[in-house]
Amino acid sequence: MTKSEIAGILEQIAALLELKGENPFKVRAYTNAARAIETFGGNIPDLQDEEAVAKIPGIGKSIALKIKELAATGSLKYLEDLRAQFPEAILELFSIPGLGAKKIKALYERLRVSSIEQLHQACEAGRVAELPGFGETTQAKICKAIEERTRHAGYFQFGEIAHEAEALRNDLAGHPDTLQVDIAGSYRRRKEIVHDVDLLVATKTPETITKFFVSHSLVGSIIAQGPTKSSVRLRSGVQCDLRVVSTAEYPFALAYFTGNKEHNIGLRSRALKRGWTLNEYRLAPIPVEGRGGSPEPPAVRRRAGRLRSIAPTTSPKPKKKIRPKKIPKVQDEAGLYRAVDLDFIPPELRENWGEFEAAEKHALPKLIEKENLRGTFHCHTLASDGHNSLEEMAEAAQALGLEYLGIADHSHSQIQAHGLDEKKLLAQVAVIRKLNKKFDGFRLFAGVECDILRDGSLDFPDEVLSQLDFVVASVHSALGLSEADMTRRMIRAMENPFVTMLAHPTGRLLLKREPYKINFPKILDAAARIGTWIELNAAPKRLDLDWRWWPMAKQKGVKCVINPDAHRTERLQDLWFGIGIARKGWLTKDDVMNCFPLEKIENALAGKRRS
DNA sequence: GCCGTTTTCGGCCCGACTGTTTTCAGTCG
Repeated sequence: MTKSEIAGILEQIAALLELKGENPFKVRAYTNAARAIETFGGNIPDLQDEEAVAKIPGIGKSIALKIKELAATGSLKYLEDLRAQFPEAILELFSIPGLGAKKIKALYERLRVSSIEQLHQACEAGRVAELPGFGETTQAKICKAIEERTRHAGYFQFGEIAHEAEALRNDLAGHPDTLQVDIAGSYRRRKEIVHDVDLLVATKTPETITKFFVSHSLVGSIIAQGPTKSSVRLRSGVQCDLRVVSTAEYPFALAYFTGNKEHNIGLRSRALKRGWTLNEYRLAPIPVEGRGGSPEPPAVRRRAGRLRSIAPTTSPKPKKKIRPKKIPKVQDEAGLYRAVDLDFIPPELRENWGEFEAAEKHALPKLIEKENLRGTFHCHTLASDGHNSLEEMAEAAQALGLEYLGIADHSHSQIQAHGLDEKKLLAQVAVIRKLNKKFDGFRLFAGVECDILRDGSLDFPDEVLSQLDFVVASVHSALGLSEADMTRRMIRAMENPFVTMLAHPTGRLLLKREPYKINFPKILDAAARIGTWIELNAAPKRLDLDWRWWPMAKQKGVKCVINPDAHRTERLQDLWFGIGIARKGWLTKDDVMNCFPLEKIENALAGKRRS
């Protein structure tokens, strides 16, 4: 059972507990545990070792025992008992915006609604509006949300929405009343999948900016509009939120709307330890309780009352006061991190994935930048399923400032992609050698994207592969092998001395196809032993290898190569997406082979074959 | 259910917006 499967089960438990009306903090504990296990960077060698699992922050003894049961038996009695209390499909109702546990519970208990289909029927019959706490507007919104849901799932590949997001940013930046603007949220963190676009603007005239935003030509409908926050659905289906703040508030808001939830909690708790509270507007001293004779919050009063009734002679133990440190002036995000004694944490790393510990010890890596890339590999041409010629691809690469480009058309098994046979491949090599004589300070490398066959052998014999400058090996067929067979297959391919790099190593297609079943740590061990480079495929539908694996790859000494897998000249620009993911994976320019300048990469390619 | 510079009990991030109700609960991020 994988970490993400376990996380999914913990989330189900949280949702069911919420439906039951359990203690909200217990619900949160399961949600937190799900996040904790999913994002835990380290190896969990044995999920049945409950003591080791309970050491993961956010997972305690009780949940560790449940994980142990899951790992050992594949099922969990606690979950089965919970599930038995509700109909099977009820959890899908959580995917309707505007519906949370309370409303779902009411729908189920009052109307016996337990699926999206039933909910749609109830809305159309007008029964939802009659429930207490619901109304005509809510009913219409639910109905609309269900219809929208069938059009798009609400999640988008980063590359799908980048163009619109940047267009909105640029248009807001061009408004005379805009003082500062950024795209925050998961977009700024360069998550491979985004749910919405979060825009942040600093201005003195919030109303003007909000009006300008909600009436933008890309906007399809307005979801919410208030003085500082508005939400719209773009015509493409993406939800887009705008927050408007003052210049003084901007750095706090930018940090707040960029970090993921756990990162933000981490930042706030660091502020609390210094005697301050942190929100999206400012750092402020923790308010003093009972100031000016004002009463304590009701919850506190109730607890104090109970305590007194048990032990009338003793007053409640006073909280230990933190002497607040002087609050430094914060003018930008770096200033905010400095205030809580951290180095500046780049947006891509704000996932609560070890960045606090590193920033505290001044041990954050200097992340790779777009400008560090000197060339790239794995591009297609008209010879197989690309749309541009060798010359056009070379020209486009030079226009981007690259010093080299590796051509890797498909091998002959890829019939649907017009894979090259031996003769066509060697003819292409000859053309490339000839073209190279014309270039000054630029080189095309002759390669192939060679299919890894079912048994791990390659689609061309060694005598053909040996005539190339590099070989990209990849799996395109027999995707359903068992984990052991797929792992063995890929390692066998990597062991071929002419294979330079392993392309799109998990084969995932974002939002469409899961990764192959594969033991990735074993692949990384093999790559480190053999010296195979692992591709970070920058095509937005892949972004494979996933960023979550790169810290482990790096630790094992595996080298990365960022490739666009471009099938036309424009797609060379996808390298930009690859850089975002590499940064998210904590990689520096020293970890990425195609940051080598031309001469050094020539040596590296030759050296790989000699080894 | 988790956690501990508030340390084995008591707190757990917090503010914006909506809709329904008329002062606030629910949802979201």
